[in-house]
Amino acid sequence: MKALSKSKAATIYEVARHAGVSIATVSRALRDSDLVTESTRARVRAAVEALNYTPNQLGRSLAEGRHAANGIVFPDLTGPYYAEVVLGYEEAASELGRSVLILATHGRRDAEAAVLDLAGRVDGLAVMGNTVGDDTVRSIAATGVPLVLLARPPVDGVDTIRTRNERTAAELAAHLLAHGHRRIVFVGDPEAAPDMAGRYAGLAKTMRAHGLPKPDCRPCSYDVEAGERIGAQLMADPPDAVVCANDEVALGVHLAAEAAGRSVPHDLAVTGWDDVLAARFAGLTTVSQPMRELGATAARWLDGRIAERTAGPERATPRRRVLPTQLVVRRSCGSHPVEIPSPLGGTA
Amino acid sequence: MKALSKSKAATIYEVARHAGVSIATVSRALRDSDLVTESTRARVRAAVEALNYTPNQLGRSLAEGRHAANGIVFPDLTGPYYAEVVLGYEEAASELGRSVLILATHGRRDAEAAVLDLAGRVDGLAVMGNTVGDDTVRSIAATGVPLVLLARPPVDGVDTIRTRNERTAAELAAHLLAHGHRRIVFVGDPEAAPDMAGRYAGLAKTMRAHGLPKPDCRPCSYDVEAGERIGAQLMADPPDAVVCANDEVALGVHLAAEAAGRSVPHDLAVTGWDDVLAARFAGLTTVSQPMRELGATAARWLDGRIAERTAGPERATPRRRVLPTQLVVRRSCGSHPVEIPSPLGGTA
DNA sequence: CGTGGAAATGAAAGCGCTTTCAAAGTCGAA
DNA sequence: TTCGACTTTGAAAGCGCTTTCATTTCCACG
Repeated sequence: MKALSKSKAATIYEVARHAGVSIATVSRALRDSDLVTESTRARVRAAVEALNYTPNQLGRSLAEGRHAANGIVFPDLTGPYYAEVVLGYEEAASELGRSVLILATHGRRDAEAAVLDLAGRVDGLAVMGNTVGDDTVRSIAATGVPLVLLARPPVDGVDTIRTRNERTAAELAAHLLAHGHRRIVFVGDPEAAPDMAGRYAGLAKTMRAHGLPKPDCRPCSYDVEAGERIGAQLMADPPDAVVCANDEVALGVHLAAEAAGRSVPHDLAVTGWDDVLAARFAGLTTVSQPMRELGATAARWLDGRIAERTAGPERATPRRRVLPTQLVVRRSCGSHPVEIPSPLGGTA
Repeated sequence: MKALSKSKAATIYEVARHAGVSIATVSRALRDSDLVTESTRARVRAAVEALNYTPNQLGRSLAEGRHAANGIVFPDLTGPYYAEVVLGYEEAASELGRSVLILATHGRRDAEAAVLDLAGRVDGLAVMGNTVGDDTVRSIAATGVPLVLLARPPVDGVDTIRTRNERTAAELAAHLLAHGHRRIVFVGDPEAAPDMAGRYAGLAKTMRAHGLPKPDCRPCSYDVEAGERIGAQLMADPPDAVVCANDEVALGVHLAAEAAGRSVPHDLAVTGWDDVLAARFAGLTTVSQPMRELGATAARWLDGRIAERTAGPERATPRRRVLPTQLVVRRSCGSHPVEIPSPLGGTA
């Protein structure tokens, strides 16, 4: 191996010199342009090999006027929800020849600034949940960077993809009422996120339709520990059913109930949302969401928007989509004709 | 490459013109240099606001000679294992002022090329598990891009972080033997990954120490379905214990056992690895790993290497670290003095 | 008023690459 | 042997930004 002047990476100039050609030729040889002779290409390849050259993508991107990268912003990655979305996004973006930059805002005080910075590094950006405010979203949209909002309240002129919450929550509520449950408590914060608001709304609506009062509401963060805490409080005067904003919380409530000597579903019903793996093993009735598809759809929409943008300046009308969700009935909501063996299994 | 001044993002030139200053001044004003008057800075800020300017990070990075971004390569993101590592990595990198590029190689035939490309987009790269071969690793290392390998066999001269496998597997094996289990089967592929090899080795070693034959080994992919399949086969002639390469597989075997009318742990013991949330609810004995810390450590090491590299060309000796893991005993490995209530709970 | 020196600003040179445009080869036909 | 018509290659102009270095401006002081 040749003596490298420094531990610095080789540039196209060194490859050119080594191969005895110009940088233009190197560039063409590496990009499979048919404008170079086979023999030249071979010489360039040899030089690349010898110098262990890897093109600096910054230079390339700057020259091409595109980052060849997309970004995705999410609050967290604990629990399968966001991870699956990110995975779907990465998979689709990657197929479209784009790298993926991630940004978790969880607990960051400078989230808005970080997102703005990210916007300057990508050709398109997906923003999930309650990570940044509408102002930031609008200001990014104004810079011309294509944007897709996921599971987040829509903003004027910006594409949005969400999952169905209200209708499936209503379905869930109807199921619980059919089990004879009347005193139902919602654990989660309708104010915190539009998804949560929709879930609560669906529940409340169905109860009202049955002449029942608006269900109690216990705001709570979305992990097992928070569920256990709220659950313990509820056990002082257990309701018929506890509808939780997500599975982690529901599993926490489940634990708290058992700890208090109450049996699920005999003494009270508990339901979640997301259908995490653990829900299956805890026999938890929940709602499954097409998370992977959510991410993949975002990546594809962005790709389309980016193409449109380079084609012309006309601003198309914003797209909206609501992906279907599905109720997954297991033991935790009450006894069913065919009981599912403990502690495993479930029905899809 | 048509220059439509319309939907194109604003550049530093337009801001400069709008503010009536040079681009150098704009740059300084935005970077909080103390070389600009307050009044000038205000004028620049106003122009930025008016034009909704966001600096193009490509230009900036190219000029600064750094990407201000790190990459991480992993096979997949299903299950909490990789997700947690990525999260820890992102968190630490983000604190150090670096963005994070992700690349999932799962199922990609052009993984090596994609990783090489990624290497040209970052200042440092973490590579997890069996994503790319040693050749690719060496060739990236040769370009001078700092590299850290995670849960992967070491390569000459490259930093590596792993989690303890063999010793904890031996501990687990001893525990199973203490329960009286003698016929033990390992579900997983020691050939597939060094982590798996370590787990099998620890198990085999302990069994040998007790005068028992080398355990049977059932190669298998690492999801619930694969576990169910292998589990169903095993139920024809159930062993005393099934040691699984990870929790998903163990949960699958668990399901298969129940489906075949066998009870865990009464008829057979089952153990996993990773301590996923579902393991807690299935009462699965498993091993917990510091995944978050694995990722965070990688990010910090890379930051250090990047700093060293810009400081001087001297090549430091590669670092190695093995992070501790912990046996988590629950019901699934056999009856314990204090039985844990079903179907929840566990001991940490 | 004039001056030296500090403070603020501008001009311009890159950073590593792609791509246009022009120049230099190459080859077959006249 | 000479001439076009191609085919290959090279020179150079950016892409958007940072930063050095030179220049201008502004004051305090003589």
